[in-house]
Amino acid sequence: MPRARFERLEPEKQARILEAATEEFAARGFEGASYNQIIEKAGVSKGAMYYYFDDKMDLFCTVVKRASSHMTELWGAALDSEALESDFWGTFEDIARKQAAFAFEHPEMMALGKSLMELDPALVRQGPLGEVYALTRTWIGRIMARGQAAGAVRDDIPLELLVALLQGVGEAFDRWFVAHFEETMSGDPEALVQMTVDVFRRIASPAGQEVRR
Amino acid sequence: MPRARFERLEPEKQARILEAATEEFAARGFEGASYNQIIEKAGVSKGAMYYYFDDKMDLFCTVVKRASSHMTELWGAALDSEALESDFWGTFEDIARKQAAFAFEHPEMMALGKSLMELDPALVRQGPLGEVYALTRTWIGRIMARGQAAGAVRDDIPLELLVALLQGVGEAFDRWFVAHFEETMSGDPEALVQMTVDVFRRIASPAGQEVRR
Amino acid sequence: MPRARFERLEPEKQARILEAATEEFAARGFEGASYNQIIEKAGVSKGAMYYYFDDKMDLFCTVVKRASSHMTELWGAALDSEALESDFWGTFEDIARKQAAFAFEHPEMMALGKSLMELDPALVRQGPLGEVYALTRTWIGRIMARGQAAGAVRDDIPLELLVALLQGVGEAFDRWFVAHFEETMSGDPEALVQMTVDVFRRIASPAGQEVRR
Amino acid sequence: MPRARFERLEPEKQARILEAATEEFAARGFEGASYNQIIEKAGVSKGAMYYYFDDKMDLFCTVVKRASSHMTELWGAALDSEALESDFWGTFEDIARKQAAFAFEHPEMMALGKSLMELDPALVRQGPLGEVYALTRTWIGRIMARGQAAGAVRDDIPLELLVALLQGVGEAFDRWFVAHFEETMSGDPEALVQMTVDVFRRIASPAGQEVRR
DNA sequence: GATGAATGAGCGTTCATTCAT
DNA sequence: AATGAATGAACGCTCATTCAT
Repeated sequence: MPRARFERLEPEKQARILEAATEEFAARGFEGASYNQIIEKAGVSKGAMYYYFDDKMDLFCTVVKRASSHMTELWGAALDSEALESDFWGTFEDIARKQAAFAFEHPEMMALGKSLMELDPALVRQGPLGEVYALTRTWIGRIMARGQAAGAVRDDIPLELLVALLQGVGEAFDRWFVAHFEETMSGDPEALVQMTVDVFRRIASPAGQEVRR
Repeated sequence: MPRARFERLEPEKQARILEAATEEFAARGFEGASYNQIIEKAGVSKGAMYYYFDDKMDLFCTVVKRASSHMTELWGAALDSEALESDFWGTFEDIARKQAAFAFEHPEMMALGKSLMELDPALVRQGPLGEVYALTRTWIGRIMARGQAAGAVRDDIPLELLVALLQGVGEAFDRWFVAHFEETMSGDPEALVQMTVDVFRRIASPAGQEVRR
Repeated sequence: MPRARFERLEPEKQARILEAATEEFAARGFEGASYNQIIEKAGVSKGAMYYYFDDKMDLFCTVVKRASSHMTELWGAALDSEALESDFWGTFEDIARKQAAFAFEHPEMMALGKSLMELDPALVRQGPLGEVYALTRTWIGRIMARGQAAGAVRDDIPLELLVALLQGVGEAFDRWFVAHFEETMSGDPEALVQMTVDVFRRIASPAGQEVRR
Repeated sequence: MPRARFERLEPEKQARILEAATEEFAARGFEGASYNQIIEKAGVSKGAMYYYFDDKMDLFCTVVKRASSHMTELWGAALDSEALESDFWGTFEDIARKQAAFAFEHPEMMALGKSLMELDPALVRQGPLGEVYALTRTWIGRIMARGQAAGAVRDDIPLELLVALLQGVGEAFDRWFVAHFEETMSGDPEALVQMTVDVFRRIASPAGQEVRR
């Protein structure tokens, strides 16, 4: 809930602030990030910052929300497509490919997502971040729900748990890709996407159908 | 590398310090934890603490090492057993059952493991924590290696990546169990273990064999 | 490089801070001085101090710079005068007389200069203090260079060494004057000045001319 | 005034302690030196150290005293010689040559001497260091006194001041030599000695005789 | 609307010294 | 004669936040 004042700011200034904040939060997590340094990097006055945002957490929310809107666009299109029903995993692979490209271009966004996880989950879910958090979960959750409807995704475990598991491996992949950046980048990106989707599919396929690839 | 002096302390005092530290590190991570508060909670003087441990990181290492030694016992026995070859996934399930029981009894230990991940991986791997970190990875890695030898675990992706993925879902399960503690505890624990092992098996089974359960 | 904020402060507050710092640094040197005590003596909040200055060293620089600017005025005028050529040692004596008067009035300034010497010379020369340090050396160095041009100062040893030697005896004189303050003050100040200049002249005169006084 | 207990220690242990202390004090000065680190470097127990020495200052005194005894030997021989009367400055040059050789071999000793100067002079003079301090001054003072008797040293300024001035330039030379170590070492050491003695002579010669070299 | 001066609790760490054994 | 556990004040510095203007 950034104050309306912030929305009214010149877009360039908005961008400057949000970029500085994204960098810092991505690099050091929420607790580790220094509000002072964000302010300095953004070139804004301290008072102004507290005029635009309630506090550090409020800024964090705003930043995370903006970031998640990018995702929204990415995944949103898929949800409107009917291809999800006819060829769920094929469509999913397409999305994953785009997502992978996006992640390589915007590693800060991924880091931001990770910093979300470091916070007390209870607080995140019910606090001002809950909305964003739910959104993130929602997209992949909604896609998986569509998969369930199409019979391509298991329904023998809670959807929420399934989503959590997928996020877990997703992050593990991210970490591994980052750690093995050079081999990864010089390797075949397409192979990476397929490897990732394969693991997702293994986890999410209905019981008895894991082999059908 | 806690100083030898600490080992010589009265066990109760040792325990008091270690417990306070474990709580704090588990709750707030390494960076977030306040050494001052650990000291206060433990009821020790500041000087004494720096007499026992080099610094915050040294205390953290000690705490983590103690915690990991419990794991070592748990997993170590399995590695000595030959059952891993004859019935890999069955044996793995037994271990997982014990591990789950342990995790329910000592949730701080799990949180501690998570706090390890928050640190700069490069630093962790080569610093004083490297030993512990390697151990953790090693146990599950060594078990999976045995599984590969037995033909029960895939070898088409790097072992290190496989381990990372399993840790990822493992943590996701942990989080989910914690968040749904009440439903979980009152539910059938055995079902949970089976669910977990199933996902592990889905991920780690050789290609073309995912169905064989 | 004190932050601009400090310059904007009410002069009285500026003075209070600078005085407290000067006293402390003069009395205990850079390392020995307690920033906390300076803060307390100045009656400022800790945060404020770190708002005005980057750190302890930054405050030290500021204090030293202010002090050196007094010197600059003193010696600067002499460098503009042509009397240095026509009557080098006579002019030098005039300057020394003014300098002596100043030193008696502001003994802290002398102590401050001494504290500069206690720091790692390499660090001082290239760090933020370099400018000030160079200035100090420069003034007496430039005067001596003029003396060389006028044939009143030896050029058979490096100018830098000559300056160092003069500073060495200068400080020895300072120390002695301070230690024998009472005898000194009640004695004939003029005699002191002449004694000092005589020693400077003995050291700096060209070989074979030491006697010409 | 190190306790008698220290004297009774095995010589090796005495040496180990004194060496560790000399290094630390020489490197960081009295205030800057860490008693803890000296103790650790010496491999002695903390209690033992406080059993041998009253406190940090007591150890410092002991170290300085030992160091000064080396000087004593150096200069003592000269005082017994009658050559001081017949050829004062020639004899002085011989001593200076030996002193220079010693300084190059034992730079810590020089550093130790410098650390003495950093202390509050009043405290040094009347405190337990007074004796040592006086000794140092005394040797060069006594030599100069002999020079006065022989008519080779001026008596128109207080002997104490003369000694202070000579120490001042001596230290300036030291500093300069250290800073220009490479040029200095590869240069002609004999020339350095003569340069130094020349400056001493310029300062100390009786008025009207400075030229006689 | 917006500024930036000011706060003070808190951080991890080092220190010389004491004292029961 | 010797140990080493224990102390707690002090260190330089960062922090998110407030508020008079």
